[in-house]
Amino acid sequence: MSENNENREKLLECAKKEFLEKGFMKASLRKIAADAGLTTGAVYFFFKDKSGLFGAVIDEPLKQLMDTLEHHLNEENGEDFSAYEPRDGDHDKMAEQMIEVLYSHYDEMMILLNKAQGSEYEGYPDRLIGLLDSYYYVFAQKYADSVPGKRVNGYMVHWFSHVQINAFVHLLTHERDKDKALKNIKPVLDSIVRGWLGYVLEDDS
Amino acid sequence: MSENNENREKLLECAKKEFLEKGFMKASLRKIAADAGLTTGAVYFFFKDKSGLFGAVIDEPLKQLMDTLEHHLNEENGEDFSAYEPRDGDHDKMAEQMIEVLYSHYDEMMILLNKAQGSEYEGYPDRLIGLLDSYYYVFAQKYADSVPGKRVNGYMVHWFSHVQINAFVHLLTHERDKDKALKNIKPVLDSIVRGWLGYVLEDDS
Amino acid sequence: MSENNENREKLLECAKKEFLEKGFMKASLRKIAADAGLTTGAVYFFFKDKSGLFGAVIDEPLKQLMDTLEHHLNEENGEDFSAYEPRDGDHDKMAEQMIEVLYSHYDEMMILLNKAQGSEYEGYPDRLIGLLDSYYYVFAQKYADSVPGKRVNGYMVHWFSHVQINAFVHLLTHERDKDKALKNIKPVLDSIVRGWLGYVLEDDS
Amino acid sequence: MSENNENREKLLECAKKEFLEKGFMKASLRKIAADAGLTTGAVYFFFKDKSGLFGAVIDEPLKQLMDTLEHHLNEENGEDFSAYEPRDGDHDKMAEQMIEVLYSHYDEMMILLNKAQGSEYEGYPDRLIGLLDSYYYVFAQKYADSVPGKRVNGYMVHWFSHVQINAFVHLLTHERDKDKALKNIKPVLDSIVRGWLGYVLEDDS
DNA sequence: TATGAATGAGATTTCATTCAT
DNA sequence: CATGAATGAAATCTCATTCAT
Repeated sequence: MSENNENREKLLECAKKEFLEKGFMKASLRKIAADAGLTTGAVYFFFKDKSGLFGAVIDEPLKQLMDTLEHHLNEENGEDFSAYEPRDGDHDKMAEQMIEVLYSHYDEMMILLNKAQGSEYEGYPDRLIGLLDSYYYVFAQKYADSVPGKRVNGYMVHWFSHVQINAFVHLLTHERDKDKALKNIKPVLDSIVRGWLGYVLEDDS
Repeated sequence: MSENNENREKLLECAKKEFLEKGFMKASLRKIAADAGLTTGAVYFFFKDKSGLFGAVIDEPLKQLMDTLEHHLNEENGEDFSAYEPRDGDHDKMAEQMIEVLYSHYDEMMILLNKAQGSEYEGYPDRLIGLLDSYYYVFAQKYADSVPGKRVNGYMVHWFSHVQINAFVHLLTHERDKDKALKNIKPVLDSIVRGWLGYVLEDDS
Repeated sequence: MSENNENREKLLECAKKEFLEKGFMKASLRKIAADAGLTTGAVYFFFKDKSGLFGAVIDEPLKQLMDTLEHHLNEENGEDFSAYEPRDGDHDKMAEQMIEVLYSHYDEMMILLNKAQGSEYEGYPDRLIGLLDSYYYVFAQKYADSVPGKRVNGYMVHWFSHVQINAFVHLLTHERDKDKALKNIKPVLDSIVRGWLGYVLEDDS
Repeated sequence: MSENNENREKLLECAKKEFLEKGFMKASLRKIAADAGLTTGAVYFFFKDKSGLFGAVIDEPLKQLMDTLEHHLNEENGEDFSAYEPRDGDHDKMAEQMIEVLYSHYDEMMILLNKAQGSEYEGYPDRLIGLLDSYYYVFAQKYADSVPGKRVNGYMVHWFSHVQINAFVHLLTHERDKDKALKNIKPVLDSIVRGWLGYVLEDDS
């Protein structure tokens, strides 16, 4: 039971390639099975269906991604905002961790974030954005409380969550090299942080 | 004679709904034709094939979008950069025009930008980004020339192009109301402009 | 009524090209009409249907072919066989006439003889062969009567009819030039005549 | 396990009937599958596509035909021409072998030679003719060398190749009984051999 | 564990043909 | 005389899925 069957791995491997290449919808189970030297029936022994196979491919990496994200969010949440003074480089550690998890499962992350159309994971970045949203909204509220005459601009909170997630998706899509990725992401995150401070509040009219 | 349009329009209308709902790939010609009270054959009288139908749905709006974008880009390009002093609200007119064209063909734009997977228009936002890219890179070069010890950070140029296009796609996706859209987009663009100035250059090492 | 409409001719001309190129079955009425600058409906004004159009294309040439063939057959039939002494060149006049009619409507003849599959004229060469058959069988009978201990070999009569028709079909297919065709056909016919004399009878056992 | 063949055979059998009756082009996969008590999908399990099915029907017989033909040609090629003295009956063994292979797969041969229009085997007889052509041309050259003042008439070589192949196609088409076929083919081949000697050369002017 | 066979529903596309205007 | 519109039937093919063995 706990013995990961060799063929299961083979299937997973070939599925990864196929999903990456064609996307969930256009991926062919037949081809995946054939590439693995098996038949479609075998796929249905190991996985419930096409969706199940897709899920299995991205499962582990997905969990790691969520863990990293949530861990980061919880930590940030614990910060004493009144003491917060934004500086470039603030998010270095978070960036490193994200890139670590993203690039150590590059293919799977590409699949999850860019090739899931038609699957139940379609629009997964939006779910991540939603997650950030809820955290950042609370954060923004505290911020607003400390600045008289201002209130939270909900759309901007959402937008910054969007941009932040997108920063990583964009990076993943455009820079395959992990080290270069790390170098590229820094100014991006810095610019987001600065923008956040300046534009997440609006006049309380 | 001139009323032959009736069924063609019906087809176009039903296609719009179907593409919007299911995306290009999963959209069914059968269903489109049936919804219009016609047979699939009729589709092939009016349009070359599925792609042709898709193209016909988005053709006009697409042209308007490109015109607006290019017009805006050319104008910006003519600016004397040395005299440029960024201020919030700088892009108000451009924003208004973009939102005008985007929201006066809301469904079509959603289809073009979010539902084209599998069609020849797949990844259209990326093409727009590429367009901005080339303009902004030149712009950034001029900027770099005026600031000693700095050079253009290519990745950031691309990133800001990406964010700018995304600002509108995001807006379209999350805010159906045109007036609210206009209100929402402004701080977004402002934040982008500020970010641009601050982060598009890097140390010339 | 007797005014051959211009468009009818255009249709006929384009149909000829299309049939020649694709054969009856794969020929597209739409393309024919479009090539003629008309619509499919027009085809149905001038002709009953696809078959009717095909028939109209080959009608005249077909009649000429049949006339020539029958005329030749009747003449040959009238010969006093007892006085017959085969010599090379015997069929020169007939060959000339056949090639005349075949090559003065080259395209139509190609269509009739090689591109009619799927139409009511499919296997037209076989009908011509049948025609020759019936004439030659009578001829062979008379011949057999003049040679004691011999009788007609029906299969060989049929075979020689087949070869004779085939000689022209083959020629048409392999030699576009009329003069060269005439030169080529002569030894072919000579060899057939010789073969006829020698092999059309079998021992009367 | 080895009995999977059952339905495959049924499919092949029904395909044979359909191809024979309608020809490749007009044959319906739907009908073939239905006749076999299966769905069209089943066809695509066993065969790549319509062409693949057609190929499978004629594959074996085709190979046998080619083997026989090539074997015969190679043997003939080895003959010492200077010692050659044509006699009726010379080709008896070859005729027997050809008829054997032709009639032991009668339907398949009919399909290959008469019903392949639209498939990749369209015009197969012409390919056989081409094969003979190349052999006989060499043969004719040697012959010409031994007769002063004569040269090869290329058209006649081609014509006799054509007639020879046609002799068998014609036979197949007109005589279903194998024994009668054998009887019929002999004088045909004899007449061809005689014709060959007499007409394959022309005056060297 | 995995195969091989088969289903069934669906997809897009093509075409001759019809007919009101 | 000809069009433009539309039909309807058929065509080939693809695929995820199932299931007995």
